[in-house]
Amino acid sequence: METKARDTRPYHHGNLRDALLSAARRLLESEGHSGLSLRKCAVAVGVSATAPQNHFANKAALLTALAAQGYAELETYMRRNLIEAADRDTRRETALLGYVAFAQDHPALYELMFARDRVSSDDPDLLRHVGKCFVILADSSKDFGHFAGDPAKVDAKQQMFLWSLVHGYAQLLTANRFKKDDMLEAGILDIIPELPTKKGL
Amino acid sequence: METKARDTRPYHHGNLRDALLSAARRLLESEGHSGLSLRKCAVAVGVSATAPQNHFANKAALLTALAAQGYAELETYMRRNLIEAADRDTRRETALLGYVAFAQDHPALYELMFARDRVSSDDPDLLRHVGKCFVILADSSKDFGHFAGDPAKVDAKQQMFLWSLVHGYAQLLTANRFKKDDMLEAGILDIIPELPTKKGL
DNA sequence: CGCTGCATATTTGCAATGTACACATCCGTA
DNA sequence: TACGGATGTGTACATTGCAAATATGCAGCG
Repeated sequence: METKARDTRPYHHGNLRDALLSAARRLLESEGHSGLSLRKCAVAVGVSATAPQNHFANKAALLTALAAQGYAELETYMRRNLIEAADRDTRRETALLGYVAFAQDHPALYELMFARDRVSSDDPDLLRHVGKCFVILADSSKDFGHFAGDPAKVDAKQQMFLWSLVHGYAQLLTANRFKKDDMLEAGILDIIPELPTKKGL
Repeated sequence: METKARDTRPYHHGNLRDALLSAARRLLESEGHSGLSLRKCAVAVGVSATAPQNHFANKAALLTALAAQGYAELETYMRRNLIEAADRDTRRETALLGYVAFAQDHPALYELMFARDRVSSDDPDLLRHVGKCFVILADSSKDFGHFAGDPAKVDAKQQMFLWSLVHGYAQLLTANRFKKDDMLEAGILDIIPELPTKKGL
């Protein structure tokens, strides 16, 4: 029942990098961040303890790859149920619900994706995946909320507003910081106040 | 220049628990989370490697105490410049600015305060300090934003809205996820849209 | 076909770390 | 003064990340 090895368990695994990532992902979700070690991944895959070194320079590199994979999956969640032709309000709601669903389904991975100390946040591959998620949020935030100040900077403010709100909600939710009963019922869409669309309040 | 030991460096430190917390805090801020170990704390304070065990059951207990201290400090930041008699809008702005300033001044500690895997989030002392911060946010969020649905649940929604927004902003800011130039100029107050105060939009 | 080079794995080794355990020291108190 | 609990020390051990030397097998080339 080897993943996709030849047939007699050859000396060379064949696709060790991906296998290690999968094992790491399973360990992260089952035992949490503290239960994830390179050696456990190696054992899970059936290779020696130091074999991962050939595919990841260090543990941070593996975690970074894991985080990048997380952003890719986050994008999938946001695009799930998404109908491109729908009006922007509907697309935004779809994306936000997907965003929160991802954080709830994969809390440990979501935390890793924003952990400054564990991932090298300037990794090109990571940034590419982050960018693809941001594109969706940028579309979702267009024309969402009226902001004072320089009109040229409204887009940035709308993006920051929406991303901050949904990220904060997702993390406080998964970190179990919403204690009151009323809070446990309120979804991301419920905590967005009514916003004026035109300048006049 | 011993902190407040007797005078001849006695066998018993005198206030080892607090000294360890201080050392841990310094290590966290100077070397980040990965550079913080119980043994380094012990060495920094000048006791044996296993002395901390008498004051903290395990590393998680020390980190939890550190996080609780963080929330206490966050409260201080939010109350800084606060004038109780001022109108609520002013108090809210003061609290939000303090909140973000804390996250910027102590990014590693702030991250720890929301790390599910490293702190035991049901610790009574921790929850007490979290609660004191929440009181300020609850006051700040009162009458802030109009929400559809059950009027009895508006308070909870306002609290969740404000906390999610400021927490998300603080973490995305310190995680360096705001890349565009326009974003680096926008403070927490700038990304809050204009909100209608009365039901009619 | 045989040789060689390179990517990939293994083995060995080491220092740092968290933690368990036995023992030492000090202080308050009966 | 004797004792017991709180607080420190020393030792020991398993786990972990990582470095370095070595082994293996495949692919290309003579």
